[in-house]
Amino acid sequence: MSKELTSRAEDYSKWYNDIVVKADLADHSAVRGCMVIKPYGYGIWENMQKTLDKMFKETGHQNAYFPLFIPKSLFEAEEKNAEGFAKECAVVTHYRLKTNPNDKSKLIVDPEAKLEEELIVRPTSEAIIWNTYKGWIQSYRDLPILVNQWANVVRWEMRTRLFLRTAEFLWQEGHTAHATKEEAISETKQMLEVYADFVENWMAVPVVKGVKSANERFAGADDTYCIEAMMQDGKALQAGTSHFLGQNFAKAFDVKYVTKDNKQEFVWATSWGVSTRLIGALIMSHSDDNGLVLPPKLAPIQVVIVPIYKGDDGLAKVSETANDIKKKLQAKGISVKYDDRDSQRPGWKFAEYELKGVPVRIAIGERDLANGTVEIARRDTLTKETVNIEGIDSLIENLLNDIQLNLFNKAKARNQELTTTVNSYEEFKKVLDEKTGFVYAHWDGTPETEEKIKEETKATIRCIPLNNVQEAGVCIYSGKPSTQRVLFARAY
RNA sequence: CGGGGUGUAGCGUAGCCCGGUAUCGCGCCACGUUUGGGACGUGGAGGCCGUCAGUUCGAAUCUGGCCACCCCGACCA
Repeated sequence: MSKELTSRAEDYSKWYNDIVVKADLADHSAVRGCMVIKPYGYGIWENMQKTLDKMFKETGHQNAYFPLFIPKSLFEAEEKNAEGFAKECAVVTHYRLKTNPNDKSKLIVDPEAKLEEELIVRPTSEAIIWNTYKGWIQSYRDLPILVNQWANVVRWEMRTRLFLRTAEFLWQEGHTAHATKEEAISETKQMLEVYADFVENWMAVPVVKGVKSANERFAGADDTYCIEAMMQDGKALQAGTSHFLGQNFAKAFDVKYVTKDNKQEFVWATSWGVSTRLIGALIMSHSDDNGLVLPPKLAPIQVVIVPIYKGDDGLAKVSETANDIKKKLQAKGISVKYDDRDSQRPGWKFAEYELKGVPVRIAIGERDLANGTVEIARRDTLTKETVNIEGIDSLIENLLNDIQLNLFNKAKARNQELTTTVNSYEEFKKVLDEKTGFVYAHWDGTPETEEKIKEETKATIRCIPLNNVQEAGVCIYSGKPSTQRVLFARAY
């Protein structure tokens, strides 16, 4: 069969790639490093967007849209931010093509059409947004500004992987402006909680919430909060970040407001984002050697109904019951597909929807019609049972909740299994090589030590967990005193 | 960008060493029989062999450049 997947044991990376392509989520495009997100994959993204957008609005945010292009002079205003992103920027230098005089069938860049100032294709939008905010903010009465945008950004990555790292990706970026430091920090933390809530309760992926070390901090931020997820192979994946930007952008773009007692103050900022990378996290958290496994809350199709019949009359009879069940489920807000195509046989459909990760499959045959039953199969456990049609809507509703919970619990158990506390550098290296996963270890807090450990082991500090236990210890690398353990892992 | 690998029909491949216009399976189209875990039969369509150049009477095959993808590094959400 051409649709057979590479197994995880055989080649984990290939398995991941196979799933993306064979489950019809996305494909490589004609453009280096850029992917085509296909309808089924985009359906997952739409569900993510819908949920996150609602959460953002419930926490007081509004959507807006800013330009794709950022004039170079604006881009370079915040020095650290500019420096951090400079080496992966796409740059627009001309605004016109013309026919090649030597070959009429070809176009060349018109040298006459050089831009006065280069335009940077946004790798992130702080610069253009803070330049805009300058005009929006005069008084404390204009604050806070709580804005989000859904957009695409471009980061010219050396090496790309479908969903996990593409040169162009879709994301949302929230950019807020506040009168006080406390309020901005509280916003930063609030959005981290929103992300954690979404990733754990919708994606069914457990996360560790924490703060990045200085080395791993967003360019231009005073603090970067993050959620770190663990993939099946024990590697970490940064699933979302929320930055406290201090007054860095306000100072770079001269954004001040007048306080109640008529003083000029710089504005405090945050930014936060998650991207289509989350789809990669979803795949690598739950899927198996049979294909994708989707959490019911984000599955484009939650239930598929497959008819089993002989002849047109048989199909008509089965369809009546199938459509009836479909209506009942839809009334409960469940998304249902009734696949009555005659061009594929039932066995083919079973395999296909398994590969695509549809959480629940209902099979109805003429045998069932006689008994008043259907066969229900769940994707997460690959188990089947025959149940009465009576009350099927509630049963499926509960089953979807069960699957959602089961996926989370399985991932949670794996996380715990693959989380180790170590006390020596030897042990640290051994765990990383032999067991993989998250490793908690004492660290002296210096960037130098972090850098050395990274060089020698490829493991980075994923975060300093929030509400971390404070305990005296010694750094596994330098032997210097340490007050807490931090989370290390090899990461995507 | 450095190291390694791969590129032949929609997909997976044989052929390449030893140059003579491409093999097989799946998929696709038509018709018929089928339909409770990826059906079967018969007939059919589809490939300037990644791309550009060179060697040659002749290149999938030999030589070189380029491009894309995969793996390992550096970078990163």
